[in-house]
Amino acid sequence: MTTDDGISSRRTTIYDLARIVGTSPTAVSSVLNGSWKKRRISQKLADRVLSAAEENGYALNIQASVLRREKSNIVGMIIPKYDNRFFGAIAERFEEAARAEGLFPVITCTQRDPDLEVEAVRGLLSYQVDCLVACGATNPDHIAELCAANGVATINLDLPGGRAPSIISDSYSGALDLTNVILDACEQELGSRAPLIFIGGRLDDHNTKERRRGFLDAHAARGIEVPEDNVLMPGYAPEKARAVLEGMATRARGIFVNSTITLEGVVQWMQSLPPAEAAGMRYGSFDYDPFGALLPQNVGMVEQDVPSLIAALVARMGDLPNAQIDVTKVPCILRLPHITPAA
Amino acid sequence: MTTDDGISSRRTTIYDLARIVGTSPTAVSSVLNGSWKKRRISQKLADRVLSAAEENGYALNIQASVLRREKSNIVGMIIPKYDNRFFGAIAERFEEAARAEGLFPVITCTQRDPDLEVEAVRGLLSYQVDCLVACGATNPDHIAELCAANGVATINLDLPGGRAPSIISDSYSGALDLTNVILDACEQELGSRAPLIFIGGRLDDHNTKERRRGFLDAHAARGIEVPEDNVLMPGYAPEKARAVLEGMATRARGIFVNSTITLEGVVQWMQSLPPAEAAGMRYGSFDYDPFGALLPQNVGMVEQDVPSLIAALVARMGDLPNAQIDVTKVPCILRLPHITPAA
DNA sequence: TTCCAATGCTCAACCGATAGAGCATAATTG
DNA sequence: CAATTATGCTCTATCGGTTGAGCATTGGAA
Repeated sequence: MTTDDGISSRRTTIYDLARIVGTSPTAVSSVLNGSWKKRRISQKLADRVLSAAEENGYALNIQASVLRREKSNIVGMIIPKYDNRFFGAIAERFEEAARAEGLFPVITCTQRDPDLEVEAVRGLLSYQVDCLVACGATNPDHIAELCAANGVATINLDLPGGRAPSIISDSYSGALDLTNVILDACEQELGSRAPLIFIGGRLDDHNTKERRRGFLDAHAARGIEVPEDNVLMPGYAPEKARAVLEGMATRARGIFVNSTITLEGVVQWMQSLPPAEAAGMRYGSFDYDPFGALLPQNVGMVEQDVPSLIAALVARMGDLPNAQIDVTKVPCILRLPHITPAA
Repeated sequence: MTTDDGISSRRTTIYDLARIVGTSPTAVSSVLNGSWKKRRISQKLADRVLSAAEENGYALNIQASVLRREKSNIVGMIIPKYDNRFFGAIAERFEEAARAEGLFPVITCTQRDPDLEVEAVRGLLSYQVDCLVACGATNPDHIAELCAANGVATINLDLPGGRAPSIISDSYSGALDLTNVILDACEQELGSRAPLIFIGGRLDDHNTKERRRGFLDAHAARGIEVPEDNVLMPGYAPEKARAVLEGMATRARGIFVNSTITLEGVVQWMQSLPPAEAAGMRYGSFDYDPFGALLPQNVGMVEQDVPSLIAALVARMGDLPNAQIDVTKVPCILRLPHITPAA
């Protein structure tokens, strides 16, 4: 809608269209939102309204619409980062799946900052979200309480909580498999049965705890004892990983890397070693990265199955809010290196 | 707000708080939105309202708030992907910057699909966004028109348009620098003055066009002629890049890779070569990837300066909608490989 | 012819927050 | 002590769309 002098005026509303077509706002509204048959509006009037809407570039005012309705059809998600293959994929797939369900997704990135998380949740509640997905949240239960206070159901993704259904990767099984792959490679290619090194993450992180458990159980099943200081959890930062590895007196032949972020530090460290020494090492990582997969010492990567996680999430969103509080574990995908033709 | 039987009822509103505190909805509203001093509400009442809000987990209803106000303070962004270092970083920084300005960011991912882009723009217009950022849009001008029809200002990011101010990386200069780095490395380390291969992207893509121009100009400045079939633009997909390289009869010593996605294909191809042959190659890539940076043939990567792009964007958002339609070019960052101690 | 149902539309209230106007009461000034 | 100003709050209309109720008009059945 543009005034004569070319300066754009207010947006077109159903009242404008009603005046143009010569009918009531109610009729216009019902035509535009699809309830016109139920309301016994004639096809003729509907056509006139639709073409007037088209001509005037009408766009619904969601604020007004949602304000009046009881359901908003808006689903919220908080996510720690976008700048990361895993979470980036989660965000993309979630948007896609939500749209396919006729819902409107709104995602907010929280930088793993607990205060920002709470602020973001409040923000999403302001949008009258019908349901909120707490992905990788530092304190899922606090978020669940906040939402419950507003009558909004939540689902936890990636990290579990005790006050809402959770959908997470099966870190334990993934770690067990990955550890076995690395142990096999060390034994077959290097002739070593030494315990592996586990590096990355924090013990207060549920997923790290589970992966550590899988790591230790795989060793135990082979009767290999893991010295306590083979498990290094200095956080995820590459520099920390590198520093820890450089400070180690005994060097293992095989390394279990707990994330691709940590892997950067591991690879930097390996590249600083004499090539002969580096050649005698193997690693696997919990998280997939296409370049990390191409490095010669890589023997396998565990990739979280994002499409399945989202599928499970959407299935769960269907029967909220009277859902059970339980944990759904989605298997990971083990990606072995491409066999490249030897020179 | 919870009823006696534990089933959550409607969300808490200012009317609930007004009843609880024993005051008017107006007073509650003004306390919560910060206009209470202007409205001469006492500190005492303000405190009581705030603690009641806290206790009852009050969350503003943005729909109602925005409906009434003239400005929404919501800023929208459409972005092709999250699952990508560059766009992921853009999304993260944009959210951060918007929040710092007291604005509420809403980002939607469009998968580079023109129809989804339009749908997403309509969705954001429904939210009454004050301004919309079209990042990497396939058709920025169409989006600008759609928004203009609703009186919403737009800014283009990453890819320029003709109907709104644009903020983009200086692809030409970045490509010029990168080409020089690769040419230098080939000359100094391999003794080769052969023209490089340019791989990745599409010629209808503005950035690819600019990078190709920088690539060619750097050669021209050294008097090196580039055969036409040294410039390969089969899109970005790794498989395509690999296939094109495998099909090449003449092999160059140096490669200009037009994105990290393409780089995957290039690296796969290099790893399929006999090691001696691979050792005689050098590449640089337009886009940064930490693992790509660690590969031995890498001589440099150009990283787009996301913080500066966002800073320019925010600065521009300040004086909308009466802004000039022009193009701001932000310099890229050239990242040379870490010098690792030789064995 | 009379009654009833179907058809096609309009009216008015409402969702929750906000802004302008207004109205007491208290404090200050002449 | 009256007049003015400051203080502290409330009332009411409003944003745009939705919903239940309601009201003519027409067509067909009894």
